[in-house]
Amino acid sequence: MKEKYFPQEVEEKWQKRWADERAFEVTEDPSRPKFYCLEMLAYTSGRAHIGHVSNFSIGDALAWYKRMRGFNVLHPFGWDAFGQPAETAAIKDGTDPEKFTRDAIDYMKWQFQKMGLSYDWSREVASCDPEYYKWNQWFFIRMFERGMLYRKLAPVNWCPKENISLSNEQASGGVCWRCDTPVIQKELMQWFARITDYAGQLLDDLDKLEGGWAERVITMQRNWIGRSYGAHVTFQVADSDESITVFTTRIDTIFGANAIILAPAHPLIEKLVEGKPQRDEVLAFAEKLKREQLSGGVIEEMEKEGIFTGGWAINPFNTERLPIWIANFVLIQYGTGAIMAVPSGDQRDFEFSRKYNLPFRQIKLTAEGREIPPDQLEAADEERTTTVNTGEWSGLPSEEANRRMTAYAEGQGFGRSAITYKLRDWGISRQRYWGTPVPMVHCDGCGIVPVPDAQLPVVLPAGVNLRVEGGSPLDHVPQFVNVACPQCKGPARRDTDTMDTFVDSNWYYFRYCDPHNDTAPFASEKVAYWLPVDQYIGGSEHAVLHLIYTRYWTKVMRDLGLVKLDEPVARLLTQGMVCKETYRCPEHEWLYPEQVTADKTCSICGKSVETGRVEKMSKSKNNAVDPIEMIKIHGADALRLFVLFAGPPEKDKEWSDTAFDGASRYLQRVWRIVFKWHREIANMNWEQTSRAGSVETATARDGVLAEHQKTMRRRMHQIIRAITENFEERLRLNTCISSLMELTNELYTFDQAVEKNGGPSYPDLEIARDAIEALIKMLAPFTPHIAEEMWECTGHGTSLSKTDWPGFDADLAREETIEVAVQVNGKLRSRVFVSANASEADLREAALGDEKVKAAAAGRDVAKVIVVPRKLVNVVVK
RNA sequence: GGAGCGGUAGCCUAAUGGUAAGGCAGCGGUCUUAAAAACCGACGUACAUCCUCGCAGGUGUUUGCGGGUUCGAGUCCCGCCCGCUCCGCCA
Repeated sequence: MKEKYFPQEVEEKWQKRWADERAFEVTEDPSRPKFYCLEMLAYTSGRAHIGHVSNFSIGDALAWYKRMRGFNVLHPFGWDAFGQPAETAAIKDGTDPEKFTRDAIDYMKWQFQKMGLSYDWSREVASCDPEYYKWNQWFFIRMFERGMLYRKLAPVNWCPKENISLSNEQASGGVCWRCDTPVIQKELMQWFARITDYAGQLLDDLDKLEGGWAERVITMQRNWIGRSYGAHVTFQVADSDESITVFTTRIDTIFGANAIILAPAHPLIEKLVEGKPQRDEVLAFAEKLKREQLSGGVIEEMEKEGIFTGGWAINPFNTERLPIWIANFVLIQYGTGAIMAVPSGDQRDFEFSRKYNLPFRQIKLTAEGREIPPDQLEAADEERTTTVNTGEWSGLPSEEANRRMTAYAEGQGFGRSAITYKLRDWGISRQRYWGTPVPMVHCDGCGIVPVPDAQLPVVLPAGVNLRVEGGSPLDHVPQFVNVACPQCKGPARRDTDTMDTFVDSNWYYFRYCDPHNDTAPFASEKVAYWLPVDQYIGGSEHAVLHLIYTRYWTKVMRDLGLVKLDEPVARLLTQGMVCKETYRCPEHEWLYPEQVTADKTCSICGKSVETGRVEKMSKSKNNAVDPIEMIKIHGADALRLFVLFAGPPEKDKEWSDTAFDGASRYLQRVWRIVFKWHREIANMNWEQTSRAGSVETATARDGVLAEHQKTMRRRMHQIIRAITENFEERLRLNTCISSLMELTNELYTFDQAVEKNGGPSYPDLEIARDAIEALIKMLAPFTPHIAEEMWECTGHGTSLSKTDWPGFDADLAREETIEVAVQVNGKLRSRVFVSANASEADLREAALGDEKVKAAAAGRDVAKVIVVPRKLVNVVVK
């Protein structure tokens, strides 16, 4: 063992050995409990960033721990390899996307391997491999056969920069989720997955995830799926056979309706205005609103606009005539594309009615039970209170009125209760090159025909020119497009769309269970062994995208008979981001730290620099930290230790150079104390001495241990217990590391005592051995390289990965004498030392006899004494 | 507008209703020709107050602010203030 720790050479040694020994490869083993530890697959952007380090360090710590606890741990890794960067590079510099991606995988894999992660690399999967995406196509065809997929001409979100379509979810906020370009709308024929058929299940099954998933993520998904209970109500159009059905969650407010409002794209508009004098004006206005909606301006700031169609509808509850309007704030995609306007009960209707002077009527009381005259209303009151002026349903609580009025509408045949969801069907086709080809053929005679299974995969052609205008690059590849129809053998065209990359990430962790299967996506029995994922770890940005799609896909696979699961992920951890301070110069934008002078001015122009903002690391803001550069400085172990120690896994962390140095110094400190003892420990006779955690050690039987020996042993058991409980319960890895530091400090204190006594006695040796063993073992999940090296240097022949987690003994962890706080009237006045098994009466006596307590009580009567065993005594005086 | 998370000493982070813990930085010492590293030690803050001015020491208050429940509150309840994240013309 060297006197000083050199991380680079030790890390290289163990990374090579783990690889040579295939130390982390696993197979199904029904005799052992399994644990599936999964981190989200890496997107092949080209470079690892510190977020990867954080993500993988959490997962690796857990995988190590579970392995040492005897679990058969599946810890695989793979690549989300289809995507935009490859295609962007191709369009910009003519790089081959395939080569770009393979290079990115090679480079990133090298980076990740430098981190010494305990992956089973034999199960590595890349979504751009035909052997993988073949099964995307297979799933696609199975779903098509069962009517789970369909095509429709739909206004799709279109990113004008990347020339790709985006799902509604990906276009949230009106900008492309990856490049932030404002999204425009465009009509295209698209493939859709009927995820809405599963909306109810996706929502209801969230209940099963309570406890294992963060409440925040569950809430986000609930809101995203957005179920609302309401009713469809049909209004007859006056002097016509036509009718308009609206969706409302507030049928109890129908007596307050002052208009029916249609979405600009509503199909009935043309018939309504036919033959009326305002026909042309209305149609032109509707067109304008429709265009504005499609172009997707900033909706929140949009002024409400509408026009009267000249048509009237009959309120079925009171036969009142309501004008039919068209307005820009009603969306064709949601509900029925038509609403009833209730200005006193809905703020949007309120603003609209004020603008166009539509009449108001009060239909419910305020929360305080008052009735405000409509002309005095300053805003809509959306509370559910008590109805008023609503015919025979007046004076009822809103909820009850809702139920009764829905029942009445059903009875009369003009309404029925209805559930709508905010969730919409998932557009899964893209007009792009670098993705899984849609395995469909368009034949003039036979229609849309799936490619026969035997012909899968439909391989993405190589050498395609991506700098084409409009449509998909594949449209311009005749040898790909022109194909014989599988049914009639006549000339036909392949579908040239590719699949959304979220299809790839839906089921990759099922594939890990059986990655080389070439007859099925996976063997069901292997999946039955490994799934569900016991712990999934990834960024919170996927809380509603990937994590809804993959839950959906699991249910689809279940309904296809492939798996027996409802939910694929038992526990989910959404990790925080790693942030760092940014420096912004008014002239030169984002500066690197070395461009900022000591007095916080720009070294280029001398202007004052805005500092102090801690933001998510990003290349564009020049505040990113390159993991490889950090590994060169202090090694992978120190880097991993830093990101885990910086805060709880789910919280954002701030990068700090000094704390990174601190992590390295801590490891050096551990190394020094182990170095000091390693020869003695290695020379001990391992056959005759027992191991840490065993009650029956020689020292345990020895009742005459010195104080420093007892303390060391006790602290060791306490700390093992604390760390073990932390792993089992909450995964607060930062506090585990804190505990390891305490154990290290305790070893130094112990060592000093030993020095003072003139060197180690036999019990000293055994106690030091146990404590050092426990420390090394418990370091393994956090800093595996240095732990393995120290383990070897202390005389062990086998890898730590084959070694058990240290046990603890509750009896040995117990303090012999404990400090008990003594309060007088709740204020801390004194502390007394008593035996750990002192009775309540003993504690009471000790407290009342304490001089400081007597002084504080100052002769007043003792009214009550509260004794909390082992903790404190509170003397209540009057 | 809706939902969620958070505010603990210079900084970061712990604390089943029961002694506010640990780390970092900074400070003093040992070692050294010196520095670094290492090791050892003390260490939250401000105000008020006692004591002989100060120093040191003692005491009280102090977990964003204000109330409440309790023998006892960082923790539970109510009301504010501040920060962050996600969502939203969703009828």
